[in-house]
Formats: sequence, C-alpha cells, structure tokens
Amino acid sequence: MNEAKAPETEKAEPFQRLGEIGLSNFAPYLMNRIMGRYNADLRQEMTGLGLTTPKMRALAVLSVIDDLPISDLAVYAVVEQSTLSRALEQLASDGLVRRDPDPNDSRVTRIGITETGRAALDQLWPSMARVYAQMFKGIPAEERQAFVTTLQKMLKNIRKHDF
Amino acid sequence: MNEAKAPETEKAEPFQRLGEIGLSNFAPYLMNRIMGRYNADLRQEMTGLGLTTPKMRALAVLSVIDDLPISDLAVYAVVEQSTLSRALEQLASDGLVRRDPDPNDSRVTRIGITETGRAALDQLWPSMARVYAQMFKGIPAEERQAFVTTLQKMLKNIRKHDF
DNA sequence: GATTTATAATTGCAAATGCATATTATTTTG
DNA sequence: CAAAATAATATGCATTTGCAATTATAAATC
Repeated sequence: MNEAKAPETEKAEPFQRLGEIGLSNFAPYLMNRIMGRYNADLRQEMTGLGLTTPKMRALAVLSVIDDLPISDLAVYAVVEQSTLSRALEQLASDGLVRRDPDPNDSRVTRIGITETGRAALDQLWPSMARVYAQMFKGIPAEERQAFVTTLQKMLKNIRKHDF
Repeated sequence: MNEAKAPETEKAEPFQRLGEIGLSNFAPYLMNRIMGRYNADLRQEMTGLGLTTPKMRALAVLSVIDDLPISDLAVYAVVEQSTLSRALEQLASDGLVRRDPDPNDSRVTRIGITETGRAALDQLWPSMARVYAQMFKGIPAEERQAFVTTLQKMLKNIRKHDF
C-alpha cells in the first residue's frame, strides 16, 4: 500500500544505515579521510614557511582570484570569517597580502596578494603538487576528469553561496 | 568526453601552477570546499545533541567497526590522538562508549559503542543521510559508484596505515 | 529622511586543538 | 635477560578556533 514509487536516482532506499553502507563505500567518510591526510601532509611543509592552513588557503585562493572582499574570501578558502580575519592580520603584517578599502562600499576591505605572497605560495606549491600527484597516482586521465566533474556537481548541490 | 591525446598518466607536465589549473578543476580544493560544507551542516545538528565533530566521528566509526584500540580509532575517525583521547573521556562519562582493557596488551584500551551511543548516532543519522543525499542529488547511480571507486583508490594512495 | 533591518569586518572569551612530553607496557637486541 | 627502542594512551600548555557580541556602514521601509 505505502509502496514507495521512487524515481530511481533520488530516494528509493527506505533508510540505509551507515553500518549497511560500510565506511569504505560512504563517500563523505572517504573524502574526510583523504583530505585529512592531504591537509596533514601539507601542514608540515607550511609550518616550515611560517604558514597555517587558513593562511595557506587564503593565499592559494588569492593566487587565482585576486582582490576579494574578506567575506567572499572566507567562502572560497573554507575558513571561518573570524579565523580568516586574524589570519589576514598576520599575512598583511608579514607583507604577503594587501588590504584595500573598497571604493564603493566602505564596509568592505578587499584583499590582494603581493609579490612576496606569491613567492611564499610558490615555495609551497611543489609540495602541494607532489601530494596531489601522489593522490592520483595510477588513476588515468579520463577517470580523473570524471571525478572532478562529479565534484563540481556536488559542490553546486551543497554550497550555500553562488560561487 | 574528448579523446585524450596524452597516454601518460604519471608525470609529464613540467609543473602547472594553481592559477593555470583553476580552483574549480583542482580536486583537493573542491573536496575541501565540499567537506567544509558537509561538516559545517552537520555541526549544527550535533551541537543540539551535545556532540562535537570528533565525538560524532568516533561514534560513526564504532557503529561499523566495534571494539577498536584508541590508536586505530584515531586513524579511522580522522581525529588527532590527543583530541580523541579527550573526546572519549567525555563519551565514556556520558555512557556512549565503553572502555575495555585489551586482554593481550595492557597498553591498549579498546573502545566499544554502547546502546546509548547507538541511539545518539541514530538521532543524528537522518541529518547525515539528508546532507549525503543532497550532495549526490541528480547524480546517477553509476556515476556515484565510479566516484566512490576513485575515492577508494585515492585513499589507498595517500594513507599511511593499512586500513 | 528618520528608523529599522541587513551586511562587513573585528574582537572578547571560553572551549577545542595539537604539539611535545610523560607514563606505562611491550618488543627487540646484543 | 638487562638495556634500549618502540608503542599506546594521557596530559600540560600555548595556540587556535568559533561563537557571540560589537562597531561601522549601507539598504530598505514607512
């Protein structure tokens, strides 16, 4: 009577529990495991350069999209606004980023990366590339591409902002 | 999917920078963004249940693999050993987990989940399942499966332990 | 156009985190 | 088998984090 007439892809399962899925089939678990290692591996390198994860993330984002309002940067960099505020304080005093008041909205401070900031990131990049390569070792280009495509869909599904 | 020109899977590129790859094509970036949202979304629910991310992760793992040494649990749950130690202290005093001395090695404490612990996780599970479903919304089963398969390979590539 | 509401960024503060170290138990080695 | 090296867990402590409240500005509403 109360048969589920589910459209296949969406929600057909009554409610599978984690134990039934299994950790190694549960994507969020695997992703947390992988990113935990990725971030831990990089943290070591960062420490040597006087960087922290929030600082590094801010620089990495700014190396691609410059001159961002702090609130946008927080979203891109996946760092809490207040944490980022303090990280930027240090980055600015170390000369790795620049703070420019937004001409149109005086509440906004726009952050740009400096040459020194780029240089710092360049020092870290080999490690990032190495860990990245390690992660995808033995995975063919086509599979990598499909993987990224799925990730892009997932981000669209889950994000709370327009970017 | 356009035919790839390059047969090389390993390392052929001279050294592409992040700016050239672009944030939205850089898998670790996308994964951090997605997991950042996933974890933030759940944190809210957890707070209501008196749980934190480390506590929740420990319970989730234990619901699948019970009776783990603390050191193994730390790996599975992606939580720092010292952080986990303190999280377990609280979980035990709240009666959500049990601590049993290992009969063969008296350095080891094995952690098991209690009925109360399972009940707490059951309360959280609907939210986890909801965010999980949201993440994969519109992504066909086949693509999901391929995605998980790639994740499994990646974990094998990057992990430092045998599990 | 004055008042309410919303947004950007900073900051105070308590709690959480992670590193280094301590403690206890086990394994290895000479 | 004593001494040294290794392993599992706990803990001291300085730092980091995130929430809530604050300040300052802008937008909306009446």
